[in-house]
Amino acid sequence: MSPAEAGSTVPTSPAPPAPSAPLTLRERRRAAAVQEILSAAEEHIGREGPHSLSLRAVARSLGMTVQALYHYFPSRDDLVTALITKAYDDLADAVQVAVDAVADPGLSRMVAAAEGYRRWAVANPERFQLIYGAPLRHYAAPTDGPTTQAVRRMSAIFERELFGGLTTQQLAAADIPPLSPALREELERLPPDGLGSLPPPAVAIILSAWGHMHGLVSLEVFGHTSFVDTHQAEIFRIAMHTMLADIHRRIPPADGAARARRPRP
Amino acid sequence: MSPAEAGSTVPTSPAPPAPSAPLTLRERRRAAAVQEILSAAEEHIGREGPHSLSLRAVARSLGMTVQALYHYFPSRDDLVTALITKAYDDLADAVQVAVDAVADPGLSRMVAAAEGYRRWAVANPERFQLIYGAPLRHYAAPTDGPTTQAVRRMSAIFERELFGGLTTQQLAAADIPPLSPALREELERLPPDGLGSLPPPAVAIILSAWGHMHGLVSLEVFGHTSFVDTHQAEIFRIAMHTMLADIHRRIPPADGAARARRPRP
DNA sequence: TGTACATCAGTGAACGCGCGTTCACTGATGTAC
DNA sequence: TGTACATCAGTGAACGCGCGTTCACTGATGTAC
Repeated sequence: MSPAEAGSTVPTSPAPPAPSAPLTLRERRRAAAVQEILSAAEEHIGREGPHSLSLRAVARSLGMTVQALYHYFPSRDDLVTALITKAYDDLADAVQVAVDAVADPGLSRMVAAAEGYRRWAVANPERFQLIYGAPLRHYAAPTDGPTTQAVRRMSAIFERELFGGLTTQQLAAADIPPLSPALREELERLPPDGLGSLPPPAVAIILSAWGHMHGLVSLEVFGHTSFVDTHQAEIFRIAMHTMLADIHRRIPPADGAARARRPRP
Repeated sequence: MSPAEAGSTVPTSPAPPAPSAPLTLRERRRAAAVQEILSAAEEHIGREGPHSLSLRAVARSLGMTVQALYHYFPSRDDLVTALITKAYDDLADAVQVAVDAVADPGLSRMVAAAEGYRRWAVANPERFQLIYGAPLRHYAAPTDGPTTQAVRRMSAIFERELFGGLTTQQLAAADIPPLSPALREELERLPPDGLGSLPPPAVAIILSAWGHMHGLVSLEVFGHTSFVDTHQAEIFRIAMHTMLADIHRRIPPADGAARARRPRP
């Protein structure tokens, strides 16, 4: 778990008077209670799957009555939103940690990021389902919620590790089928903190890579590749290495003589 | 819908006396009722999502009482199983139809298959979620169910379109990172009607390709790529074309002078 | 062709369950003076 | 330091709802003789 996690996802109803002031005893207890509720909910999801989540079950496992939960979350939907937000955050944390853990410069940080993604998903299959599976019954996700932020955080990591060291010119000249003018235009209109700072071909490539990584993990987590059993990590690693090499082969060397940072085995 | 569909997924409790004998009036009515129930259930899933499926809701939309459904399905689980089986079948049908529709030999049948997969998923997002999303609450999937069959049918299509015309030697020599002995052994032990007839590197490649295709479709169906909005079909097509070319580039030409069937633009 | 009987589709009534949410309350914790 | 008051965490009781499943039944359809 991330050190920054406590409090970051806490939906305290009225914001504390001074944001940076030290928390009072009551506030600390409240925050602890919120964490306890989230943990119990995650545990329940881990046992019964995301679609069995209910306030009553969470309350039961905490040894309290349901009504008490309403002091912390105005409704079930708000609890679900907090859980989804936290799952996105934890996943992004896991990816970041995996990237940071690469000491050997001969190893690919991009593959490490993908493996971090997979490892979190496999370790937390039900929470992965919570964010990437079918939406929960009756749950209406808040539009433009805080989840967007975690998603962007993660896509920024992948953008950096996949394209770091390459110039815009190189990326724009990537050897992929031509994009239609309408698509180019749409991709250029993306927000800069999304993928908008990349030239359109690079956006297409990163979406494709994201799909590739995500698809392999999804199939595994949802049990569709159980026939390869214990070797899914190896298949995943090979696929990601191959993907990375194929992507970099399609990106031309930088102008001039010197090549930019190239894919590593 | 496939012509072979009527009856193929019908879970009539006692099998009709002679399998190929013409159906009696009663049997035809029964089969029609089963189809009506499945349709109503699919419609309900389409409106409310797979996780809201309930016998009572289906009965309500048919204008009958719940209890009547128990004449056709012994329990909710059996209805769900029939729906999942039918979804797999319909998806496999859609892929097959898409492949068969390719008249121009200059077009890639593999890309057409992938586009058929995507198109069905986008047209039936909730049914796609039913088979590839989180399992339904309290639903215990039958082990070794008839779904396995449809999955194999589909993987056979992809196997044919991806590797058709290539020799075992070529596939075995595919240029991908070396597989561990344990993995090779496991892949060689797969059943022949699964992917067992392929050399291990080819199995790794097809799993990777499946993940790639499936991941892009999943992300779209579950709403995670809504920011590229209306152009997902184009991004998908480009990704699949690129994937196909990259795969074929890694497979060496056949022994002797003549090259086997090569990727088509 | 007629009749007795079996099969089947469907209903009415009821079961026990878990759910989210609301209301009025109690007692403990913290704050202002 | 003491006291009056506000805030807060939690409970008891209850609401209306939808769910899967069972039971005993009725009337229609089909079959055997």
